[in-house]
Amino acid sequence: MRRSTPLDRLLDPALFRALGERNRLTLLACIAKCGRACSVGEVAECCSVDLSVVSRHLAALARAGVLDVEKAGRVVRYKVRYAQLAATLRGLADALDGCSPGRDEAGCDEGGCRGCC
Amino acid sequence: MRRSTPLDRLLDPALFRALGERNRLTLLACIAKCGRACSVGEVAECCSVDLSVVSRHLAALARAGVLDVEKAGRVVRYKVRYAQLAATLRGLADALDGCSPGRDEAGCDEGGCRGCC
DNA sequence: TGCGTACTTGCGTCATTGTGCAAGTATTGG
DNA sequence: CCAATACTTGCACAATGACGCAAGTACGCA
Repeated sequence: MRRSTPLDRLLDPALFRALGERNRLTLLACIAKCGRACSVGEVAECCSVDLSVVSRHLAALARAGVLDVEKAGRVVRYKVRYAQLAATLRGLADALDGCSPGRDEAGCDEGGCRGCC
Repeated sequence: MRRSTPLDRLLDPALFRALGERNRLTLLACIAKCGRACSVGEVAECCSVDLSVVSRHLAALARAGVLDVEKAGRVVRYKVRYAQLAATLRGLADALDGCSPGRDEAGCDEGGCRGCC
């Protein structure tokens, strides 16, 4: 049994699922471009869905580690975890390059994928 | 109306939705670690689902631009588009860093997100 | 030409998820 | 203390998607 590679560690379905919905991406882009923490009501103007839906989307993005939440009184503000997200994406890019052929490190046995997965 | 930023261009729901499923990620990791083009039957041994499911997953990943497909006789081989995928991920990381505060470029109006989204 | 291999596609099923509405909770201001 | 603001949560519903099975297609080989 082969130990888990950086690639396996970074390929998290939950993260991508969180990013795999148009309205969620719109909300994320909105907050990202604001460059500051945004309240739920504020960011809700980005997309034309019910406020409750926005609330759920933002909570989902926070659960996935994409956003940070901070509560101040009755206002809930979400902000992008720029550093973490960027690091994850770059780490993934690096892991992929590390697998790329040319700088061969020999993939799996030629006989099929029996060895490598 | 604000023109579309690199961030908007790179935040593609279709790509993330393709990556947002465990079996698809397993298949992707398998092919990536092999470092070569893998046939459908080969890579099907990675996860315990029907071959038809694997076929559909690989086709979906190809549609999302993650894999390249090449047919040789009756064998269909998929390989990872390392360069494109890594470039997309790094571009996204860069776009995020570009939005990050500190190196302020002034987000949107303080009044809310009316201006920026 | 017929058979086996290597997928792909159609179809039905079941689970998940995105959505709006309505009701609930928490906090602030008068 | 009451009302308004700012969310959150429960619920029902529709749409999507993952899955297995069975049938279909495409290709190579004897």
